[in-house]
Amino acid sequence: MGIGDDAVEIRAQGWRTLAALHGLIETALERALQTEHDLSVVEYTVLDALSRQDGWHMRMRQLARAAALSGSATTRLVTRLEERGLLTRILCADDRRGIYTELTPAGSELLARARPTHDRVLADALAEGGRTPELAPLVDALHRLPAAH
Amino acid sequence: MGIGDDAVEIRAQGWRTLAALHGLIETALERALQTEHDLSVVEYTVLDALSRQDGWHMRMRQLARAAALSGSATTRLVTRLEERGLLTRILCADDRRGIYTELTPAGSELLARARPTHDRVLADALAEGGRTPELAPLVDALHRLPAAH
DNA sequence: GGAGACAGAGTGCGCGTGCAACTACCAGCG
DNA sequence: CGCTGGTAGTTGCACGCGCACTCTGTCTCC
Repeated sequence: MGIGDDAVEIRAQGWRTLAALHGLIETALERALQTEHDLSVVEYTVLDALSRQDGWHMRMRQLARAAALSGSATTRLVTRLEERGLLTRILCADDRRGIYTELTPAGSELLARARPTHDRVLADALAEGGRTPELAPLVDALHRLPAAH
Repeated sequence: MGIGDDAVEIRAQGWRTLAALHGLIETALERALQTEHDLSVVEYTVLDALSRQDGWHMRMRQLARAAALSGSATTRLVTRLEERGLLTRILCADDRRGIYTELTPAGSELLARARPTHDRVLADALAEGGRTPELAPLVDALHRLPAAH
């Protein structure tokens, strides 16, 4: 085995670790958010992304990338949330192809209620990951990540 | 904002980064494996996990955890792969509830053909992640992960 | 100013997934 | 022995997703 093969194996191992930790966290969040606030993880992610824009709008396309979703999925996701009164579509005046989305007060409120659940479950899931030998190094690295303000 | 709130925000940020990188890699792998070998990422993961057992069997339950899948999804995934002749179900003698799965020669062969694609695309996706400012630190950390042999 | 290329958003469709309910099976205990 | 609690795997069902396609609107170039 040459040095190149080692690099390949390290990448594969890293990817498996990443996927495992991702699955662990996502499953935990999914269950908690679903039962306590009737929200899926992507739905929470979208609401959170919108709130992070702080009063500003977001186009569908940006939302799609923020949630790692396809265009079609984003359309339907926004439709669902709109029907629940959590956000509104706003037609863009200068580019009439574009559609902005904005959080409604009800949306902000639900997000505020869900955030503690999200943060608590995330902390728990990371702690559990930290207790799993093959996941612990990655969890550690995650905590040391430079916080981009 | 206290120090506790900072920790919460760092965790949330880390999770978003993790999810973003995961999505980037998974999408790239999905497309490449699908078009070149008619395999989904989970299917590849299962074949890879089985090959990694090197001649030994794996129970459905273990497979489910290895692929971060539910029990029902694992059943159907194994069924699909079995119908394609890539693996076989083996009834367990000592515990008649259990079912072992094993790679067929055709399965090993397909895996061997798909592995170069997988490794190449993974390397590319990581490289692209490394070029994205908010993802770069995590990609870096991934490379420095202790290789558990 | 009209034609073509392109981007943003929506729709039809097939498919894989999780949850809940179910069956088959093992282990312990009265 | 039968009974109970718990585990392994399978099936019915509803739902969200990606892909391919369409539609509308914008930009560019001649």
